[in-house]
Amino acid sequence: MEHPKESHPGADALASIPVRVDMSKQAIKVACADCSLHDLCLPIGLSTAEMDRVESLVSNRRRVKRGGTLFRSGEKFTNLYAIRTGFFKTCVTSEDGRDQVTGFQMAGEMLGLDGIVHDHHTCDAIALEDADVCIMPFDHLEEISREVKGLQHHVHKIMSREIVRENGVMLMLGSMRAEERLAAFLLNLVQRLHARGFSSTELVLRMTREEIGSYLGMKLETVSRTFSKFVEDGIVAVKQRHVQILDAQALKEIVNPGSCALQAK
Amino acid sequence: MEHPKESHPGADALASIPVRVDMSKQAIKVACADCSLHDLCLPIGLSTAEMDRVESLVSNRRRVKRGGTLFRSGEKFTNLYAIRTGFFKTCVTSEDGRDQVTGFQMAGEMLGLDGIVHDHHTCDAIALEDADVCIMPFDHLEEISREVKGLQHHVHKIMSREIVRENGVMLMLGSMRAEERLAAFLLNLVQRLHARGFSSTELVLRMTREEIGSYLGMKLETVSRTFSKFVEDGIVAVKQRHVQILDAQALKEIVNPGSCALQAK
DNA sequence: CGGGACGTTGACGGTCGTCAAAATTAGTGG
DNA sequence: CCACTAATTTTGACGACCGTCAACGTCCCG
Repeated sequence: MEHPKESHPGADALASIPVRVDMSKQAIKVACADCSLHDLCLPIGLSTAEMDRVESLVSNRRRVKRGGTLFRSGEKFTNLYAIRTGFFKTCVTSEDGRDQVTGFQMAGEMLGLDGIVHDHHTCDAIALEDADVCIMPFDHLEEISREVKGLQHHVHKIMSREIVRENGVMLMLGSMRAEERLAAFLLNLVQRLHARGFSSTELVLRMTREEIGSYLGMKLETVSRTFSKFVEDGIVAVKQRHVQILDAQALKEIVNPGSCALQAK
Repeated sequence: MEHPKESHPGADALASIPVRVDMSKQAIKVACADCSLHDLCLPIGLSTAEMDRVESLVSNRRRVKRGGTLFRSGEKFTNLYAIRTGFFKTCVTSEDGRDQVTGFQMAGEMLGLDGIVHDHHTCDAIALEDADVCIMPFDHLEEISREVKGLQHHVHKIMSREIVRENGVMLMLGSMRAEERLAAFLLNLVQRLHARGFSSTELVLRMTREEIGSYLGMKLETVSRTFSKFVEDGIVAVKQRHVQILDAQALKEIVNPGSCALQAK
């Protein structure tokens, strides 16, 4: 009730999603100022001069096909990436081969922050659908951050947001049961999609049951069973990866038992 | 084998842990240059001029008694804190009152990064033993980061390190069983303590079984039982909160079954 | 010395993982 | 465009792991 507005629904990112396309080559010069994800992505209130500096940062883009990797654990870190279009997952792998999906990222969100500490990436970023990202050389980003105060703070916020998001995931993994996790997952996804202009009641899952399960710390069979239970209860309709939320309030009640009595009717 | 040296054993932090003590008042002027945690905490290779700028950052300190809070969720964010001495836990609380310990922090580590995104803290930081922290006003830190390149990068690394640490915790919560989690927890703790000059085979737990359980996503009874099992197996000796590791190799085998065959004899 | 917090241990049950088989869909090459 | 194979999803049966409830033991501090 007193805390910052959106609890921990992993909000958005920097991302400079340019829209002006130069057909001449693969590496495309683009303009952040015209980008449709401008609001999600850039600090507000920059002067034109500052804006020019920031644009010099996003010099080109890269396409990643579905199933392709943007970067892999162990690779040298040089760039951050802002997602223009498409959908990614990030996974870490333990020494003995255990795999864990650590997040799903969509347009306007940032990838690569893990690589800064050791100059090498510590996770894989894999496209779950054809994607297009803005490449931001990190040394260049640091340089411009030193000049443009607004950008510096923006970068700090993005990293802090990721830390807070992961805190939320830890809470989920550490203290919720299967139904609660899946309900929280669906609400979070649909909320982020809604912020990007999509429906707040329908969504298409870009990932498999197994990937959902890995993220939520449960097996794919349990994910499937939990979906079936939600369908039985009339909370959602599921056809393949297409999910329709029929009773969002019920989902919220599942996540936060007893805490949504007299609000948001 | 190919990845960065230390997998994800949550390494250390910025922290300017000054050592020269001025007895005249509670808010104490201190010198990072003389601090014993200097190496853990500051970027290396700063000029004397830069060092002076950085020192202006850590203008004073604060003591927190055992059980006291450094900050609470919902409070306004203004400072980062570097731990000089003492031991903290951070916890997040969900709307319906669920509680999750998100980390344990010791000397040389940083607290408060969660507050940057929304200008308000999103977790509680509670001292598990009497503690002493350096206060670093964040706006001041940003200002000096713009001047001192080495400090800027250092701050970015600290935030990235926290992201990578949390990735490791997610892997643990999402894919490990009780024994594996506790083994990983003990190895991580002892490794961080060792980096601070303590024994690599003995440690004193600063937290209760319940707090360990919250962090590891299990109940306090399970923590206790798992300790007992390790004792039966001769892997550790436990007397109260004093833990002695008798067979570190066995602990590693528990965490990473099958992956430590021919190394580190 | 006594009360309260913390820790240990036991018995039991529920949640979810495991194994297996079948159904449905997606992807590939002819 | 269709056939065929691989991948994904669903559902069932069973059991292990761990949570729950409860009682008892231990330590610390006033």
